[in-house]
Amino acid sequence: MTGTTEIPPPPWRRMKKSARQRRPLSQDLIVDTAMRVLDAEGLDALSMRRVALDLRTGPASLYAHVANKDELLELMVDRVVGEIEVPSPEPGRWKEQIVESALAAHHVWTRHPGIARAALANIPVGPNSLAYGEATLAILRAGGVPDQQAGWFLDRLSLYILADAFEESLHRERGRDTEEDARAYFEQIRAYYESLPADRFPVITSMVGPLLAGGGDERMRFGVELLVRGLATYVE
Amino acid sequence: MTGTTEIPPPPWRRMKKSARQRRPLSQDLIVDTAMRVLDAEGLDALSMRRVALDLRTGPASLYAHVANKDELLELMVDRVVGEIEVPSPEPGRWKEQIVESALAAHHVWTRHPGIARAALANIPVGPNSLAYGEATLAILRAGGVPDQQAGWFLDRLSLYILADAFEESLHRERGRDTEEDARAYFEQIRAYYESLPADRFPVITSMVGPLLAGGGDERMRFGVELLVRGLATYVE
DNA sequence: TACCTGCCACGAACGATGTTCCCGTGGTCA
DNA sequence: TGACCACGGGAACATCGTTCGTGGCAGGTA
Repeated sequence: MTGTTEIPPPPWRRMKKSARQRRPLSQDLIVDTAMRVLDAEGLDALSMRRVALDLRTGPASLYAHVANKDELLELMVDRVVGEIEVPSPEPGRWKEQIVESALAAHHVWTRHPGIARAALANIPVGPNSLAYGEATLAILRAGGVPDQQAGWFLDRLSLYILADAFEESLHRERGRDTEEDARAYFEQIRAYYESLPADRFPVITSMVGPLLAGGGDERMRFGVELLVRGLATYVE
Repeated sequence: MTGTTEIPPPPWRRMKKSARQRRPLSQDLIVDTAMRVLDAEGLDALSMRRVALDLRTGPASLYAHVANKDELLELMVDRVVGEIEVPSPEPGRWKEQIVESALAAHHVWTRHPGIARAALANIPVGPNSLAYGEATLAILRAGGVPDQQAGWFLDRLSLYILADAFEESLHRERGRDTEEDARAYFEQIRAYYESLPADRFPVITSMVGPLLAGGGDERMRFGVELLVRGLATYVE
């Protein structure tokens, strides 16, 4: 009203402690918070209680906005897929495009430790998933890949990307994520392989170097290369 | 002693009830029992209490024989790997051999619903895992695959097999394992894809058939074919 | 202005899990 | 016979996902 100014309530009028300094709950806020917990602590640390803690509420509050933990994970998965970008088709270099976009997608999944596990066995129906599928299939079609092979390839590529991202998160959980820890771990494996009886394991003992060479990224890329090269054999 | 015969104890001499009709605990017995629970009810139903129930004991008893649940799972994984057979090398048909043995391995993993998840991120060090690796590498080497590619291929193939087996167990958990349930589910997906706006999803809406064709086994095999054909491009 | 309704928030509680603690029992050995 | 050790297993702890029940608040209506 004219001439009046809004003034804060008197300091003795207590607010519910958890109402202080926080927004009302919503599905988006819950998913946002869950993504932060995931990124900071990994999927195993993600619990309804842990998310509620950051929101300064009780775990039961979340159930007014998400049906259950599985639904929360699905919403998180679609958030992640939304971060994946796929380029427009360049027919002459469809193979390179698939390799590049697969590696980029993998990078997005591994930015959120463990969430790839929640993405397995999901047939793409979320808006972001559909957009990703559409863009990838467009590249394949532009490259001359027969529809049947293109359709199955998309499925197999997604499976591979998610599996590798999930496996990387398992390594991280087991304390093998820093270069130093990974090296120490692999040194143990190398010593073990070299100590195997050569008569029982002649091939393994003679290729310890190749077996342990390279890091996760190189192996990831190699697998994508195999899939793409294999697919190319179906293109006339 | 001569002349005496073994007679059962008098019926009023009570036995501890859970001692009746059961063997003393051991790691092997615990793993055996856990495998039975896994096969009957799946990995999600497998708990220390559930195993103890079948052994007619308390959950705490298991910890005298296994360090924790993770160790139990590792022991189970090695049991499963022990069921996988890999043939001796036939150099002229190394590709067919790899495809066949991959499919056979996959079949073994899917016989034990969900255990593939526990096998992910494990570098092969168990006796059965090593035997499997040795046999597969022997085939690859006999086929002329360069060592570096052979070493990485083994890793990528195992990842793919486990991921698909794990995904199949997720489908089963979600009630999509019978042919009827799977068909109903896929009909929903088909209707959904066909209802998408064709201007936003021109490629998807024009290849619904290929996208949804075939079952899990065909897709699994297609993926192995891609990997093997891709690998063949590295062989001179 | 008072009352009613609906919805959100959230503490308490339930049922389940993995694991540890602690005690009892039986076997072995000196 | 007593001491020691190992196994078995109940009880309990800490944590989890989820439901139940209650309170508070906002909005609508008479």
